[in-house]
Amino acid sequence: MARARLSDVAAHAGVSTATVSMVLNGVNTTRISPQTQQRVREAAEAVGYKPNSVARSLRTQQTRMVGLISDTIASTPFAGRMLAGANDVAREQGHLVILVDTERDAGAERQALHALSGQQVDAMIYACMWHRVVEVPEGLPEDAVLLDCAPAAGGRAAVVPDERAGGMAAVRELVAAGHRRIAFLDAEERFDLVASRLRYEGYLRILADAGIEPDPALHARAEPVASGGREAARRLLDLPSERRPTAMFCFNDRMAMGAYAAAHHCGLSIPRDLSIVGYDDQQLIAAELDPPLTTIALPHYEMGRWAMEVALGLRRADPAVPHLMPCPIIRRASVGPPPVQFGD
Amino acid sequence: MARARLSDVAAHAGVSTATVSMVLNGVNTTRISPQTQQRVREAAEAVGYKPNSVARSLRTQQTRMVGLISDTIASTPFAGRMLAGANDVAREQGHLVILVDTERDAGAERQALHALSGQQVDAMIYACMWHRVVEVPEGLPEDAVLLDCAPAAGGRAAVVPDERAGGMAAVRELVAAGHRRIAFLDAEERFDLVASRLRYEGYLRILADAGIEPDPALHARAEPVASGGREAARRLLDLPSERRPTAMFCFNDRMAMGAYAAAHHCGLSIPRDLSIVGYDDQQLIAAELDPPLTTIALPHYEMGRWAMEVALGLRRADPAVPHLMPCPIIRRASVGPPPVQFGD
DNA sequence: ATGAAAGCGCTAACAC
DNA sequence: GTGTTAGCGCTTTCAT
Repeated sequence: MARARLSDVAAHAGVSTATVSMVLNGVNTTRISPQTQQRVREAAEAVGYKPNSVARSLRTQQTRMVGLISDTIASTPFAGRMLAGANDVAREQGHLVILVDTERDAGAERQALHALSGQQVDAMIYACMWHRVVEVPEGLPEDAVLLDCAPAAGGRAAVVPDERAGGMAAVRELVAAGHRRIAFLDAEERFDLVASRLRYEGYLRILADAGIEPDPALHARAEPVASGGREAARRLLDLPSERRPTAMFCFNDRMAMGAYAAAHHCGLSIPRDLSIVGYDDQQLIAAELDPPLTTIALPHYEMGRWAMEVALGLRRADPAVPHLMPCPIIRRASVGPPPVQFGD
Repeated sequence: MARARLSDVAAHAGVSTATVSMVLNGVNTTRISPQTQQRVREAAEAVGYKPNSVARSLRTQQTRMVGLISDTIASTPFAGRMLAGANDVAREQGHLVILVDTERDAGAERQALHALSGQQVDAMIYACMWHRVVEVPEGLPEDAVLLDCAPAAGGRAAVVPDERAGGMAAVRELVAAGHRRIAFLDAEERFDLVASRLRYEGYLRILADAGIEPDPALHARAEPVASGGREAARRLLDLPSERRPTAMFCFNDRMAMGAYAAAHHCGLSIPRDLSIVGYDDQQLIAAELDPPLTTIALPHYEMGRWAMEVALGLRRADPAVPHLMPCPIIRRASVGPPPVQFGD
């Protein structure tokens, strides 16, 4: 049996399609008699009417769909939270999201833009799976919003994590616990991570506020993975005891995981002998380390929501400067006071 | 300036819309003179014509969109790989995917189904974020395909990981290395995981094949997280040496991570003193443990592809029984021969 | 080899 | 209060 159309409902109720359309959409509803409305509703129910959004979209020129172009859904476990945030507000607003993954390929990007604009999406979001500065693809609509990336040229609504404040929060936590020799296990420069620069700024800023002279030896760089963290931490732990850090702020949770390993290797206990703060609040990891890791959360869900809210016009954004989303500290059990030492 | 329509191209080229439609779609192209075709193409280019898929969909009754309903995108880092697989084949076929996240809520599920069917999607996929047996939501089209879940009532195209074979591969690896006392660090029964039952079957099967009598004491259960793995492993390692396992197959990589911790705690080195195999090949983790973890990969990407392929009719599926996707073993460095002991 | 015209299913301006 | 009607932009049959 073919799907029931508006005209079928109209026939069944003995009214015109216009009337049916109005009552079913609750439009101009005051001017239609209650009996008729009732009859229409019953008829719709009876024939099992479901509106055809394609036809409606063609007529109204709006599809209630938003396109979400992302560079790579697959490569990071964080992606999901961003999608979830975006999806939730879309649903709250009765919108659907079309997801396109371009895998960072310019051709695919062009094609995606084409497909989405052909699909007449009402709004568009361009998302990166980690904080980047991007050359906005040609053809991206003026009012598209950037998610987890900032436009190289500026002039676009965008949201990124407030990495600097996150770095500050991490180091502030350590300073508050009484630490003075605080290392930063950073990503190597060749990775060219904007997060790295910003978190480092936050680190320096809090040291300065606390009147602590930064020790260049405590700014260790490595590949931002567990093994890198392990090696960097090992080097730091090999320092003569008066220069050895009592706390480490790690660029990410994976490096922190490596730092845990190095500490254990040296027979150090966390947080008794060494305090550690990570970054990312990586799912299924940070909370499961032993002891559970104190870390700074990346606000992926919130950024996803924010982007969708401005995309749908629920919120205004200043296109001059990316919106900075706070990165909350997640306190667990890897921070304690520094160990008591001679000379303290 | 308003978007150019087909009629604009027609006017510009001095032909009818029918002609334009045909040449632009490459249909009946033999019956149109090359000059006209050329003229049409130039006109389209000149006015910047882009087809309106909504209008086309209304006319052709197919949208080239497929709906993907999932229970929760956010809660697992594995989701992305499934989406990526599905997305890739969709794109190869010129389709777009509409993503709806229902968060396991029946109301949201109904609403999603409604929205997608209203949107006239050409196909539908119902995905779970971990292997489950599900009650298929009412109203899910007959030809929807299930991804990472099996229908309680059967009779639907579905794809799930071949957990049993995965368990077999894991244990076979250990047996091949010479182990005889192989523990299984399993999830507790209260979690009611189908993967747990199946992997255990695989474990028993290989033990039997190898003529090893299963020792019930070596089937340890705990919460399937790092701390659970740590405790279970600790218990096992406390066994008298002649009953203590020389190898552990862990329900997942998180438990394996806990087992690593327990081993280190006992001064055991992996794989010299203890071999470990995990499950999941969890991104950003399995490869970063020290030593890198040998594990069984969950074929999320491949399942995503498979589901989309049958959804789009590129492949036939037997609705009588879920398709079992192989879980390949990923060999890294956590398996070695058992330690030499007196009596061996 | 090309054009005219009829819809796809819906909404909304206007008429009565 | 309710109906008529003209499209939204496209594809496709049927004429010519």
